[in-house]
Amino acid sequence: MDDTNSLIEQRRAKLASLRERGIDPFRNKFTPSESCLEARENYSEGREVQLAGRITAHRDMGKSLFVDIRDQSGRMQVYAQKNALGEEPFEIFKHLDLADFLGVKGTMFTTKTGEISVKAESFVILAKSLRPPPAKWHGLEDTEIRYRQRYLDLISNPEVKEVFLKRSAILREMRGFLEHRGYTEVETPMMQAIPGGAAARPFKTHHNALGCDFYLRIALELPLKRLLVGGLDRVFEIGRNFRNEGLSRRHNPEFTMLEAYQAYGDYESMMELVQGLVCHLAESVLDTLVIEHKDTEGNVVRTIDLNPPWRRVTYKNLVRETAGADWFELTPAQRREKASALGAEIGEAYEDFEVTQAVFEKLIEPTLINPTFVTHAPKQLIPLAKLSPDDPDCVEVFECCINGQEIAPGYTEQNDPIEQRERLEHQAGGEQQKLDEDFLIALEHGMPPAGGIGIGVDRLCMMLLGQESIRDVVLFPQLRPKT
RNA sequence: GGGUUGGUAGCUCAAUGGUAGAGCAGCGGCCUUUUAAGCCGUUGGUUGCGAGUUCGAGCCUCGCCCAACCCA
Repeated sequence: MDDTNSLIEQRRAKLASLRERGIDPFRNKFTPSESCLEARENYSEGREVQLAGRITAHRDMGKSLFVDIRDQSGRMQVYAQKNALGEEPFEIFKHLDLADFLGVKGTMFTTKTGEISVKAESFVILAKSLRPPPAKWHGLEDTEIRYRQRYLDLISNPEVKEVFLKRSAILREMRGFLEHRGYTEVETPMMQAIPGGAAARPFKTHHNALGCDFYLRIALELPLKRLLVGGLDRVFEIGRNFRNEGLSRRHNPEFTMLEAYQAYGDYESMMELVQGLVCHLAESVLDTLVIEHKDTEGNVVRTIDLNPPWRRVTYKNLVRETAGADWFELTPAQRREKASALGAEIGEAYEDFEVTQAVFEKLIEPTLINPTFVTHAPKQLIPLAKLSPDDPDCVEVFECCINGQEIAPGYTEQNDPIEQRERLEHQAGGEQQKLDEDFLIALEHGMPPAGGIGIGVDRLCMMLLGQESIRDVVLFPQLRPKT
């Protein structure tokens, strides 16, 4: 990237030439009277405007020329005439490059072909671009450049910009929805002495002044529950989690979670919350409850119908649908054999519940395209939830699956400190995982019964925005640093 | 970690083991309502990096780097 080529040399020469004429093409300030879109919407012949934007096209007619400038709102055509600007300014205008930032003052008019345009009376070069832009109309295809230099992607591919503007809208509506329901947004530490709330490998860092190691958080859960103890009855946090694991189409080492906790709620109230939230997001941002995913040719490959009410089915019943009504009556050895026969890969060391979970993850979850609340998971899977009164093997939880992925787990949260300690100690097992004693002490002070949810915001955005890779909903996805 | 595919001009892509090309962009010229403007001319390459085979390698072989996809 520190390379050079003739195109860059030419632009540097133009910069030098401007400086020789006493022009500084990097201005401190220029105040547009309005955006390009506002100018277009408030068009009247002869109205004077002052606009700014990046030059995205250049059509030279000899003694006059057109350029397109673009700001975030849209595009505006600028018309420059030699006898309107004067000989030397016109010569300078003529040598502007694609991607330069231009400020222009002029009057609005409509061309013969009916396009609203600005006839330039004067102009200012706001920022000279010293490198050529990637493409005029092809767009930028190279995934490596798109991800490493996202700004070029955003300039070249309007649909990419649209995705990220919608992601921003999703986050905004998410906050609005929760605040409207009485939830308070909080911020809790990303650096934790003991990373808890999930089973994942953490990133480690070191604090010099304190002389100790910290871990980047792998979940938001435990600090938020402390706030329930502290009397904040409805809290949520939207923040980054960090997991030191593999990268894939669905995994980025840092990813965004929403977690929300409601005192006096349970897993059922949280199902209502998830359903209401996701429907609100789809309606307010996309204006529809039916999401279509398309391939690169534009063919619809998948349709997700978010219309409520969403299906609710217990984990066991769902497993029986795929693995046989007698699945839970088989012996563990029979289950292992049948799971392999069905096509799930079963590790040597898998415990019995993991065999069933492998069937769920490999054979069932990918088929759950329309929203499905899978309730009552086996208790071994989830140590932070309350046991179900109906089935002591299960916990009062749901996993909301949409688009073949887990999007949102929700629990009736465990608030019995004795029970919680046993479950965590059992989970820690031989791994010598440290218990978060302060969390357990907090529970001993008393936590109200509560429901909680977590939503993987990136995966939610993938589902809502029709993107097949997490890298296409994260502005700066993690790549190996280029040497 | 394993497999597959790919990396050629600023961008998008070509090129039987035999002189590295096109379109666009760029540069120069003509053109005062164009819009993928048009017309004429023209510059631009360490073919990801490094070895090897060969009279000759973008192409074949080996190693490495980066990316995408699939698998673990």
